[in-house]
Amino acid sequence: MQFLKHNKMLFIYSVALALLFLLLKLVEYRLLIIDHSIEIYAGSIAILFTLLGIWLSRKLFSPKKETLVIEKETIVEREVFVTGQHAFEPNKKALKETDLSARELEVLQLIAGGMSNQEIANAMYVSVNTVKTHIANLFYKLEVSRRTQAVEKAKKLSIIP
Amino acid sequence: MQFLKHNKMLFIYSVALALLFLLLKLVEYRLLIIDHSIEIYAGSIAILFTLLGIWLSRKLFSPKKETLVIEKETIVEREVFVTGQHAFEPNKKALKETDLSARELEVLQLIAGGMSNQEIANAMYVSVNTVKTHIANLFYKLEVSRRTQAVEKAKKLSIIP
DNA sequence: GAACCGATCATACTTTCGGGTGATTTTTCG
DNA sequence: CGAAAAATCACCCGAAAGTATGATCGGTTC
Repeated sequence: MQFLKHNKMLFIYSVALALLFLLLKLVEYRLLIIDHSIEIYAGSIAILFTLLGIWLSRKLFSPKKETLVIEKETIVEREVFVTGQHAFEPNKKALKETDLSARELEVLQLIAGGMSNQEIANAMYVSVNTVKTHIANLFYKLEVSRRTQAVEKAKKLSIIP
Repeated sequence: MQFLKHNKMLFIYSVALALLFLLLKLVEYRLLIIDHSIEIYAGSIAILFTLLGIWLSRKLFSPKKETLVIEKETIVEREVFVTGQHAFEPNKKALKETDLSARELEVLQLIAGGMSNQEIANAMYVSVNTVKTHIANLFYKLEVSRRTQAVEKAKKLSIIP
């Protein structure tokens, strides 16, 4: 009985199928009297089961509406209105917790500015390799693996504007 | 002939159906020799057309699977001295000016969520190549060349939260 | 019914990122 | 001072991102 409990849907489908076959049986005997009506019979079955297939498919696969979870911070207020005008002050507590170094923070800000590694290197007068190292460390500290994620997280933590 | 041109898919389905019937005809003659095998015949048709129905259904209805984006709140401490939190409303004017399509906007949002092209492709049930195309178009429309820049610009234009 | 657009996918190629490892030089601080 | 932390750079490799081009298909529009 445990089976039925956990497979209610399957059970229903099976019963429905069985009923359909029964119905077909009846139709069959009725049609067998008339000779050469097998085509009609086959056609009926075909249409019926095509519809069944469609129904089944929709019933079974339609809830495939993948719920993709995206973490989104709702608190963040964008200072688009001129009235507020307060400058951004970083969340120092969060900043300290991330343990980012000054250089790493700098790189992070430039990443958020949409710059490439090469551009960041030029802007900071260091080599691309150095930039990469900073980025790798910064990723580790922010527990991310992509620059877009890093920017997202940093903004969420109010480390950057 | 015009009909065929504009209903190619329907035509293909019809032809496929016709072919199936033909095949069934062959099977029929083969099975009619053996008496009382009508049940097997009917069963075959049933299974075949159930599958056809499933296939049809998936072919016709599946592409419209929406990716439901759920907002998951994560509490972040922050000194907020702003009037109150207001829900994000996109700048429709800016959005219209950028001329982004629905799909492109979708991709843009997922990019902002820190997802990779592959992840976006999976979430949207399309190939990575398609995602790349969308991204390329979106970059052109936003006049950027990197995803971080795209996110930056989109946020600045209040196209995305 | 032609013309156009959006969505989809492909192939091929280049560039950029990111991971891993190791090394040297400053700076900082107990 | 001397150890620890930060900053600097290099090299390699594979994966991801981005560019360019072209094709099909379906729907809209005039």
